[in-house]
Formats: sequence, C-alpha cells, structure tokens
Amino acid sequence: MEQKSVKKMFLQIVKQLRDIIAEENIQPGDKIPSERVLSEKLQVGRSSVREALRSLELLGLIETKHGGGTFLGSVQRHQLVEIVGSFILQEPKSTADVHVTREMHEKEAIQRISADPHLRALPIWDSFFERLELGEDIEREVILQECIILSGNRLALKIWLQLAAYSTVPLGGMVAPQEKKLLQTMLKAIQLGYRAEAIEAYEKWMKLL
Amino acid sequence: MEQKSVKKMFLQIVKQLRDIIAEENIQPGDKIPSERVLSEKLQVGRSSVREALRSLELLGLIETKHGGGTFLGSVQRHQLVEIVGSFILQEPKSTADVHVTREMHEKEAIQRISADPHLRALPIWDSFFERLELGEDIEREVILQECIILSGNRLALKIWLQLAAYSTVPLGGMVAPQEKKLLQTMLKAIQLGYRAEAIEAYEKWMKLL
DNA sequence: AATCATAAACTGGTCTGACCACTTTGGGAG
DNA sequence: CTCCCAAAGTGGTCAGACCAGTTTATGATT
Repeated sequence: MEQKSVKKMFLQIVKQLRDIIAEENIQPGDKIPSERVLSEKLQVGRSSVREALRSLELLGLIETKHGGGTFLGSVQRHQLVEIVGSFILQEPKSTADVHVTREMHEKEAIQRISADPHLRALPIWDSFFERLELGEDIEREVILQECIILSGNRLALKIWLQLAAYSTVPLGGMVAPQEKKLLQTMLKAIQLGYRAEAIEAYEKWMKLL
Repeated sequence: MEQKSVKKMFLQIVKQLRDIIAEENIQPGDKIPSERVLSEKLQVGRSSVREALRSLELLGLIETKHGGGTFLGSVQRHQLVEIVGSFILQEPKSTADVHVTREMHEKEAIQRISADPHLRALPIWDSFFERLELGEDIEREVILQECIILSGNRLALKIWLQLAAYSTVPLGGMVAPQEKKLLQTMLKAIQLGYRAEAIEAYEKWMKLL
C-alpha cells in the first residue's frame, strides 16, 4: 500500500469516492459502485472501503441496502444524526447554538422571500394558508423547509437540514391549533412583503415551541 | 452473532460504546478501551468495532493515535460542518451561496453584539478604532472573526470559518483606506448599540469588496 | 410469445487470522 | 537511580471465507 505515509487512509478513500461521484456524475439516489469494485479500483482492501462508507453512512450522505447496493443519499432526513447528537449535545450550550443558528437561517430566508416580489407571489403561501384554515395537518418542518428552499440558497439549505436534524425543538411535529393564527399572520405578511411583521410573527411562533 | 439484522450493527456498537463511556466515566481526552478489548466485550468482530470507531472519528468524536490508542475527543470540536462542507462546496456554482451565507452570519453577530451591553462595552472596539486611526494594517478577516467569536455561538463560528475559507471575497486582505471610514462608523455604532446603523455600515463596507 | 418460478450472480454484513508500524511499558545493565 | 532496549500492547490494513439478502438471467410452463 502506498497510501500509507501521510494520513488516515479512510479519509483518502472518502475523498477519492467524492471524485468518483463527481466523475461518473452520480446523482442523489443513484447507486454507487459496489464495495468490491471500489476496493479494486482504489487498490485498497475491502474493509478499508467499508470503514469509509460507514462513516459517510453515519452522516447520512449514503444509504445502504443489504444485498441491494449502496446509494448516494437523497437529501432528506437521516435519523442517524440523533446518535451523533446524543454525543455532541451533552452540553446544553451546544443545543442553544444549534437552536440560534437554525433560527438565523430561517429568519434570513423569510426576509429574503418577503423582499422578493416573485417569491412573495407564489401560490404556495395561499396553499399553506388554506390548509391551515381547513385544519389540515401540516408539519412545521415542511413550512420552514419550503422557506429555506425558496430563498434559493442551496448551501443554506444543506446547513439548515443538518441543524434541523440536530434540533431539539419539535420541528417534525404538526402545527398545533394555537400556532395557527401566528402562522397565518406570518404567511400573509410574507405575501404582502411586510418583512418586519413576518419576522415578528415568526419569532412569536418560535416562542411557542 | 445475536445482533439481528434488525438494525445496523455499527450503530448498535456506537450506542454500546456510549454506554461504556458513561459507565466507566471516561472523560474527553481519556483513552477508551482498545479495539480488541471492545471486540471481546461486545462479542463482535474487530472489523465491526473499527467501522463504528471510524464513523465517530470522521465526526471528530474520538481521536486515534497509531500504536497509542483511541481517545475520547473533546466534545466541542466535532467536524460535522467540515465534512459536510467539503461535500457541498465542490460545486463551483455555490460560491454566491457561500458569500450570502457568510454575510448572514456576520450580520447576525453584529446585531447580537450591538444588542448586548457587555459586548458593546468591550475595549476591543476602541482598539480596532484606534488602530485604524493610526493607519495600522488590519486584516478584514480578523475584525469579522472577532465579531463572530464574541457573538458567543461556537457552532456559528465553526460554520463561519469554513465559509470564510471558501470565500472568494478578499477577506484575508488588509483594510484599505477607503474602507476605513465605513469601518469606523460600524465600530462606533456597535459601541453605541445602534444596530441598524451598524448593519448599514457593514453592508456598505461589503459592497466595496 | 408471454409468464412465472428457480437458479445463478451480485452485493452488503460479519468474522477470523495474519502482518505491519508505531507507542508504551517493564525490566535489566550500567 | 538512570537509561536503553526488548516485549507487549495497539491501531492500520489486507485477504479470504461465509452468511444473508437482492437482482438478474435462465428456462420450463402455459
């Protein structure tokens, strides 16, 4: 093995794997080469490949199906992060940081949307509004995620997804009746471009959780 | 092996490892049982133990020293952001996103500092002000980083450091003469707690870069 | 020809045993 | 008591072997 000298083999593999994904234009959800193929291609033992893959799996960057193959993770929920969280979030301070940082992203997104005539006019806001009116179940996370997505910053989306996964706030839960009014206020404010009002409603909403 | 295929073995090991750490009261920096010992104690193969350990290492939750042992990492410096970042930031298109997201963190920090009487009153602001007055060289990055640090969000700091590293804006450069006035305005506004004014000056400053 | 059941091939999951390289430790020489 | 070195301990990597699922190819039946 000539990978020896410098540093951590499995990190090298992670890096090379990233290159392969780029070269072969593998999209989220697609199958990536099998462990044995990777082992052959990268000229390392299969166990080393597996160590790298397991790391990525813990991060939710890939998914494995026994007997089926390994797939590039679709950018969606990884409950595995909870494990990590239980390690990291020992200190209450970290929890607070996650919380604050997540809200920062959300506020920024709301402001951006409110300031953009095109985004404000999207039918999705009416859709949310009506579904709340009808008493339909809506996950908090869905609304917030939509805001982040529409704000158009893909990097922020990725970061936010991570933060949301770590969040102790019940983002995954359904919108409760007492939140409805605030949320509707927020949605209307967004539609009308009232930035300050939208943020105010958002902040009140978050206080409820 | 009685570890059913119900759930990922390596996750079970991560969990059990956490228990061991708790039971034996292993503190950050302490050595954890060797791979062979864990393999024996948990009744699983050494390779499985390694897969679990590598996952935790990628996250920076543990550190390994070849020939020396494996140690519980200090809880604050997990690398989640870095790793995810390295996967995300390979797309060149996202440079604009990096820019926007970085500025979001900076604005948030400035607002927080301006709103906090203790932070506002810190002598560092006067120090920066005077050094500008005297025409001393100051790196833009130093000032911004100080803001992020003082805002007290360690997670945000981790994220920001990554963003700054990937930023195309010449953050590493020295403050130019024409930036001086704006920066001084910003510093004064921070000291006086004029949030809006501080942000305004910041935004004008960024436009220059 | 189309359908479906079955076998073969493939893929991930795990264990064992073997080396290597490096670090720590313990004991003996001085 | 100190210093040095061999032995033990530990992580790093690999090869091979099975097992357990999934997918694909095959071939017989209808």
